[in-house]
Amino acid sequence: MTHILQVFVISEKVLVTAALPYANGLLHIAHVRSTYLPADVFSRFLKATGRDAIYICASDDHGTPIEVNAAKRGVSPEEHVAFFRKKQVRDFKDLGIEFDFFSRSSGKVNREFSDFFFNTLKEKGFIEEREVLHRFCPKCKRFLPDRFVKGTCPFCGAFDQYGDGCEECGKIYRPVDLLDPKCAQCGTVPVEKAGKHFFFKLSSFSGKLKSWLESNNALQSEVKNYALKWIEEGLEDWDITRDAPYCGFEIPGEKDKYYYVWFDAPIAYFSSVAQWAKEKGVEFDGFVSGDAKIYHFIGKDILYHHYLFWPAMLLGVEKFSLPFAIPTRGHGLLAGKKMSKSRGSFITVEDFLKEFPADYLRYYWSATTSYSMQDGSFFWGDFQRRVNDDLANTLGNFVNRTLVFVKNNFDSKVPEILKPRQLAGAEKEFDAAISRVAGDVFSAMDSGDLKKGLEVLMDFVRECNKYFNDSKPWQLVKEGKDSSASVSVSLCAKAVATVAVLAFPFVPVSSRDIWSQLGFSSELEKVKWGSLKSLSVGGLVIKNPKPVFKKIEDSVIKKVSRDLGGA
RNA sequence: AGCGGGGUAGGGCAGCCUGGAGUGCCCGUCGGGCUCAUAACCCGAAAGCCGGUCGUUCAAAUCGACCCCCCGCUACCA
Repeated sequence: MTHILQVFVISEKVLVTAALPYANGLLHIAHVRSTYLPADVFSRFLKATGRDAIYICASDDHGTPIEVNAAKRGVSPEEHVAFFRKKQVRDFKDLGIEFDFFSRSSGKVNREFSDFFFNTLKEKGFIEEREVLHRFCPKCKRFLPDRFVKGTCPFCGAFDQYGDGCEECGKIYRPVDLLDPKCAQCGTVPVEKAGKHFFFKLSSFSGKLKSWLESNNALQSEVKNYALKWIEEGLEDWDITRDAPYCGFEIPGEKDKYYYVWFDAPIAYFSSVAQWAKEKGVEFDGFVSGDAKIYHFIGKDILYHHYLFWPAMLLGVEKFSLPFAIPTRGHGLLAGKKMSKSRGSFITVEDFLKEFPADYLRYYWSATTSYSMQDGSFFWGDFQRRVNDDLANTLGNFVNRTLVFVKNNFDSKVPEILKPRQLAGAEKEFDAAISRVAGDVFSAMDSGDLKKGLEVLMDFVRECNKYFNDSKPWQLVKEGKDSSASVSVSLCAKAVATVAVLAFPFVPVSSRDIWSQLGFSSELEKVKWGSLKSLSVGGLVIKNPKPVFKKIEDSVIKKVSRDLGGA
């Protein structure tokens, strides 16, 4: 059976989301690797294969760090969020990350959705009030969550540890357990103060979560095991309340009580869809309930929220579909080390794109990021190698040698292509390979293995180069066998068109370049993979061919790795 | 400490679930071919005790046990 046939009959609605970027800093290239790029590649793939897919995201505007950092900068949380959100939106655009809608978690619609979730869960008895003891700084007039209190580790006695865990012995504890506590901001000794908090009864969903995880085969098994382990150890109910001052939505009917940021953040996936649907004038329900296929792309750091908390909320509300898959990828490292500001190993998207085209980064991460929780490094040398060898020498050169050949020997006009039954030998084989490749790439990518899909595509391009070499059209032309040469060249041109279409999800800008150099005036993104078989290249007029990918010089790598880090 | 992931030619990886000659990919090295093309492309060769030990099996990179090393995670830090 050929998968490509299925492409015609797939008409399902698919919602693709990417983890909400926290509006508290600049995007760096590791963020791109685990979440935004794979989700973008996948949604482009879905659209190109006939699915009714949308790619939705939003800025995450809430939480303590935003409130605190805004105060540090002397601006309001709203201004702080707007500042970073704007930069992130620009970075996404420059990277070719094309959301159908990019909302904000602090928006009006998300507030309505959050209240709906809260009220529904409360009515159903899944949210209850409890008195809890927290440390309160009388000078700052605020409750001190985890990182806001410092003191001595109750286990090993290490000094100057944060409230959430000890960096010396690795033990985890609550802020109230910390000995000799002090406010991390002002050094004042905090007092213990009781307050009313709302708890989401996560523990009561253990059974349902377990069976959902176990029965859902689209979830990665490695991540599933991870989540199941947590259930086995016993889920704790989840404190979804934060006290003022807090940057978030105030809980209805309460004073100075806010939803914890992780309560309203995932809800923004759906509220954003609602906004998109309203703007487009289409139905909202189809993408979030019933048979909708929902994919949440995330980095491994937030898998608890997406494999446990969020599904439990959905199970409680009983209105929406549970995620179909939650593609979870590992983190991007810089030459084996965590990207972190303090260590100076932190490459922002902005800085990166000043030096290189977005497609270079898109290709590099796509080619090196497996569908797993495995971390992966960015190496400058490897990056250069991938760009120069894979993109320029293998892909770019195949395109270029084909187009230049048409220009020089066929008056820039692609010869008419023969029907498969008119072909024989190597030509017939190559034609079959061209017909086969879309299905092969499709199979890999449809299962979520984007890296494999790209590998299959690159293998095909190598096969193209081999065919070009073996069929020696330049020799045929010299011998006056123009018609034989035209058969080879027309097949290569068809291969180029096929590659442009299949590479589009990965390197959209470059693919468009190839497409237009080939002489197409149509829009590449409208071409469905299922229609590749009937794609006609004969008669196309080649525009002035020029290399699609420029190679990166050693000196540039040297300079950039020194300036941006990771040398 | 527990849990998760990893340890496969000089480097980077796939293969492992569903055992079948180390099967394979990219780069590097060495040799050859080609000259259409971005000094690109193609072919060939050298190079691995598949982290270690023990087991199961006719057969183990693949399954099981134990051990060693690396990385990560451990809920109110997105």
